[in-house]
Amino acid sequence: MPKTVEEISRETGFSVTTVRLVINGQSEKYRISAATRKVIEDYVALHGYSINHAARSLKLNRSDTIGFVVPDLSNAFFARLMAALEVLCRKRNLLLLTVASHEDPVLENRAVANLLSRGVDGLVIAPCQATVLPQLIKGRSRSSIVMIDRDYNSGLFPTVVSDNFQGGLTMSRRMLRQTASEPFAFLCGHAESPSIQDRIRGFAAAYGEAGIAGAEAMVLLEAEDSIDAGRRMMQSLIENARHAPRAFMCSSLLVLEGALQQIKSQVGSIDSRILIGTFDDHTMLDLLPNPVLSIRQNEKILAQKIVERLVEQPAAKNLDISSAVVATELVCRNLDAL
Amino acid sequence: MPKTVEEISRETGFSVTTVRLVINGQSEKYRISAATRKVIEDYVALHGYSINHAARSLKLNRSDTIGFVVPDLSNAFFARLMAALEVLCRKRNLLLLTVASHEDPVLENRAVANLLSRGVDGLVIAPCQATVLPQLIKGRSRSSIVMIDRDYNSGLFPTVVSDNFQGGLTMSRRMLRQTASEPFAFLCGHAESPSIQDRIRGFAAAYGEAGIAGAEAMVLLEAEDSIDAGRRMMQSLIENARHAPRAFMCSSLLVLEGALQQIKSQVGSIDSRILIGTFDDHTMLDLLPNPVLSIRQNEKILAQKIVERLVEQPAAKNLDISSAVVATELVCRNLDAL
DNA sequence: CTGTTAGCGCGTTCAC
DNA sequence: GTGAACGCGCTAACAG
Repeated sequence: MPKTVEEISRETGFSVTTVRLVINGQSEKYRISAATRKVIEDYVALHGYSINHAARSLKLNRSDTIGFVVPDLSNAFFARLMAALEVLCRKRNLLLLTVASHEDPVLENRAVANLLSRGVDGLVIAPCQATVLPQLIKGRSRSSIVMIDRDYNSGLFPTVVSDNFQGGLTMSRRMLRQTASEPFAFLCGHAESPSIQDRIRGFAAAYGEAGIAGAEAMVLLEAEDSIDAGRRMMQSLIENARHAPRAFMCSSLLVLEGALQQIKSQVGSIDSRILIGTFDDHTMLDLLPNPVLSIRQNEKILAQKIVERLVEQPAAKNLDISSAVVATELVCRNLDAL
Repeated sequence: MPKTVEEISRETGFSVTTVRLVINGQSEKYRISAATRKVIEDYVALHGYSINHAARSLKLNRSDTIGFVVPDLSNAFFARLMAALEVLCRKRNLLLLTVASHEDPVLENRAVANLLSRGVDGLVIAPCQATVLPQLIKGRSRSSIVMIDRDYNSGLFPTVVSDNFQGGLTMSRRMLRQTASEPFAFLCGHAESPSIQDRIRGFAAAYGEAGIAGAEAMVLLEAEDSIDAGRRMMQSLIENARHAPRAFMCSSLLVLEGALQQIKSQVGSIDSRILIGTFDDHTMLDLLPNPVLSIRQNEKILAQKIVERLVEQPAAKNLDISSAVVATELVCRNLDAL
C-alpha cells in the first residue's frame, strides 16, 4: 500500500502535479483528461493514499490541528467541553489534540511547548497556574491562543469563562429561599482560583441581598480541590455545630463527595432532607435522594466562543470582544422532598 | 524569540551544523570549542529554541507521539485510562494525543487515518465497531497498533482487555450470596459487544454454580449503552414483576442511571435496601445510600500492558504474549445496610 | 492539459 | 572544530 504522491506518479506514469490535482479534486479546474483521472482514481481506490501531514505542515506552516491542554479529563466538565470543542473543530476540518496536564504547571508548560513546536494552529488552555508560560508563547503569534475556565493573566490572551459570580449568586439565592433565609456554609476547594473567588463573591452578594450579615464566616477555604479537602471542611463544620448541617454548598463535585463521606463516617448516615448545593452538574447527582441544586456550565456555548476566538483572533484584533463570559444554568433535583 | 536553528546560526555567526551540535548536546563528541559552545548556549538560554517537529518527523520518520482513539471521554473509565497512559508515555518522552470518536465508526476511521498520516509512532484504539479500519492499517507497520477494551478483530492486532468473564462471575456470585440465592436480573446495554458478552457468560456461570436454572431469562438486552436503554429495561422489569426489584445488576453506569431514574419515576422512590450491582466503578457511587457492588477495572495495569505492546511489538513478534487480559476488582459499599 | 522545480527545517554525511 | 550539501514528501509557481 503506497502512500506518497511520488510513488503513485511513478506507478501510474503521470507527474506528481497531475496526480496531486486529481487527488485534491481539482481535475475539473485544470481540465485533466477524464482518462487520466480515471487511471489515477482507480489506482488510489485500489491502493489508497495517505497524505504525509508532517511534510504538508512543514511546507504550509499550518497543521490543521488545535491543541487542547486541560488539567484533568476525569473532571466531567472538561470531558464534555472537549466533546463540544471537537464537534466544532471537525466542522472546520481541524483535528483536536487533547493533552492532560494533571494540574501540574511543569507538565502544562511542557505540553504547551510541545504542541506549539508541533505547529498546532491554535491552542486552548485551561491553565492550572497563574504564571502561564509567559515567555513560551511570546511572539508565537503563529498560533492563536485562548485561555479558558480560569481567568488568570487577564489581558494577555482572549479568555472564555463561565459566569461564576452569577452562578454563585443564583444558587445561593435559591438555597436561602429553600432554607427560609437560614444561613448555610460554602465549602470551597482550590480557593485561590479566580473562578472560585467569583463564586464566593456571588455567595456573599446573595447574603447581602437577604440582609444576612457575616457571609464571610460561612465560607470555608482549602487550597486544593479534592475529596480530602471536602472531608476536612465538613469535619470542622460538624465539630463546630455539634451536628450535621441542614444545608450546605460546595464549590465542586469533589468537595461535595468528601463532604458527604465525612457526614456518613462522622454522623453515621446522611439525612435525605439535607439541602445540597454544588457547582458542576453531573448526571450521577440523580442518584442522591436529597434535594440538590447544581450549577451547570454551558459547554456548547463555551466551545463556540472558544472557536470564535481561535479563528477570529488573527483577523479582528478587537479587544472588546476578545473575552467572553458565558451564562450558567441552575439545575434542581428533588426539591419537592422538602 | 527565534525558533529555527538557522536563525540562531545567523544571529550568533556560527554555522547551522555547529549550532545544532551544541543544541543536541553533541559538542563533546565533535570537539566544539568551549567558547563557541558558551556563546550558543547563552543565546539559547536567553532567547529559547523551539524545535520544528514537523521537519523532524519528516526527516526521521518518527514523531515521538502516540495516538489514542477512544469512544467517549465522559466515560470515567476511559478518562482514567488516558491519565494512566499519559504517565507511561511521558516516561518514554512520548506525547499522547487523544481523539474522541463519539462511538461513531466513521469518525473513528477518520481519526485513525488522520493520526496515522500524522506519523504517530503508535496507536491505541478502543474500537466502537467490529469492522475496524481493516485496509486502513494494513501494511502500516510503521506504527504499532493495540486494540483495547473490546476484543473485536481478535488476531489482527494485540489486544488488551479486562477480564470481563471473571468480573461478571465474581460480582454475580457475591450478589447471589447477598440475596440468599434469590435470582436477580442483569440489565445489559451495548449487548453485542464482546466485553458485554463475557460479562453475561460470567453471570450465567455464577447461576450455574448456584444450581439456579434459567439465567438466560434474567438477562435483559439493549443494543445501545445509554440512560434510555436502562430506563426501558427497568420498565419491563417492573411491569413484569409488578414492583421494583429487590436486587439487580447493570452492565454500565449509564444503564444503572437509567434504571434508577425509571424506578424513581415509576415507583416513586428508590428503596435504599435495593441491592445494586454495576460494572465500572465511580466515586459518585459513594453518594448512594444503597448497598452497591461494582467492578473496577485496573487502569494502571491496563496502561502498562498497552505500552508494553506498543513498544515491544516491533521487536518481539511473540504472538503468545500479544494479548493481555487484566484482572478486575470487586468494590463493596454499604453492604452492612442489609 | 501535463511536467519541472524550489524550498519548508531538520538530521546526517562528508569535506575542509 | 566547522561548514556545505543532500533529501524526507509536500505545495505552488511556472514552464511547456
